[in-house]
Amino acid sequence: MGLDERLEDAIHEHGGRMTEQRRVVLETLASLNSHPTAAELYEIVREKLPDISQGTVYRNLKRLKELGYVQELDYGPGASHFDARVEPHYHVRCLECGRVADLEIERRPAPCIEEARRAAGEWVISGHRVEFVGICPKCRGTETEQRDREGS
Amino acid sequence: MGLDERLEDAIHEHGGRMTEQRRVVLETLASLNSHPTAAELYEIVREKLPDISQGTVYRNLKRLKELGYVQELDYGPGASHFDARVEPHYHVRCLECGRVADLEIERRPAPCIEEARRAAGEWVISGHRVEFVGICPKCRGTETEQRDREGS
DNA sequence: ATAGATGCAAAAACTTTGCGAAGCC
DNA sequence: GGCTTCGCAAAGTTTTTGCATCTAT
Repeated sequence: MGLDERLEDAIHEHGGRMTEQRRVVLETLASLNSHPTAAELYEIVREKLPDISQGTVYRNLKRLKELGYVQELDYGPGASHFDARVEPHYHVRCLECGRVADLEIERRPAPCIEEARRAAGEWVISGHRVEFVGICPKCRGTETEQRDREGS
Repeated sequence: MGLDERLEDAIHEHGGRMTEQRRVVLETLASLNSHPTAAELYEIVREKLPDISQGTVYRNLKRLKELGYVQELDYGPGASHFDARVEPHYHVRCLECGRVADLEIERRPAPCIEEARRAAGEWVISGHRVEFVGICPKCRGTETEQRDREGS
């Protein structure tokens, strides 16, 4: 009933194999409440698997995403962030440092999706995404310090 | 009263200068209803200014964005897309090829932004973004052809 | 046994930047 | 004339990939 068994089945169904690396990548991502970039996740995973390569982390994130076990949050400049919570939920992104966090509020149904479908013509609209943006506590602190230093 | 004059004023106010390259980058972007990546825009701009460099296109897009004349749409994997329509409006993004298009529907007020602020704790929430996702007509065609070829 | 995954490293894709020359104000 | 921007090219980031080896099934 654990995540591993469901994942293992899903992997096998698509002709894939369950490797230590794949399991640890997903387990590690799932254990975080932050939403790291691939490079950040690589560093964390290396604590458990020192010899894993960046390529493997990228390949597994891609595979897990295709299987629906991970979502990619590629809003904002710089690297994509990854999230093992795949049921729709809202995020906040820091405009300053790019950090992404969950927002614990109930998700609303898609606004005006029927109107969007009508306006989209021949496009097939499958969903929508909402992202809040702002400044995270850490960067707000830094900004304040900067203002203080500059004396304005 | 044209875009150029307002832009020129805005540029000057910030100690900048109005160059041919800067004007053409913005004019070209504004003349498209597509939302090209920097590289795509570079190719189009080169028809008018064959000697312009990629660096100049990137630098100007960055500057014009800071001045609020361009918005950056960096949803999705791969390169950022740019849009000279800066008043808020909805986009659709193709999950297949990454193409971005406008959606001509009226924008709703921010959903539950007060709730988001409460849930965000110490974050300062300044806004939100909504993006519809789906499959564009071109990729839908390709998918159909593929399905036909595979006979499934 | 064998197809799929890995580690390594090189390449590709995307963006920024240093520098000397050129151009806007 | 002075300070910004330019073109060029190199470097920085982020992601993908080729290949020989290894491993889960």
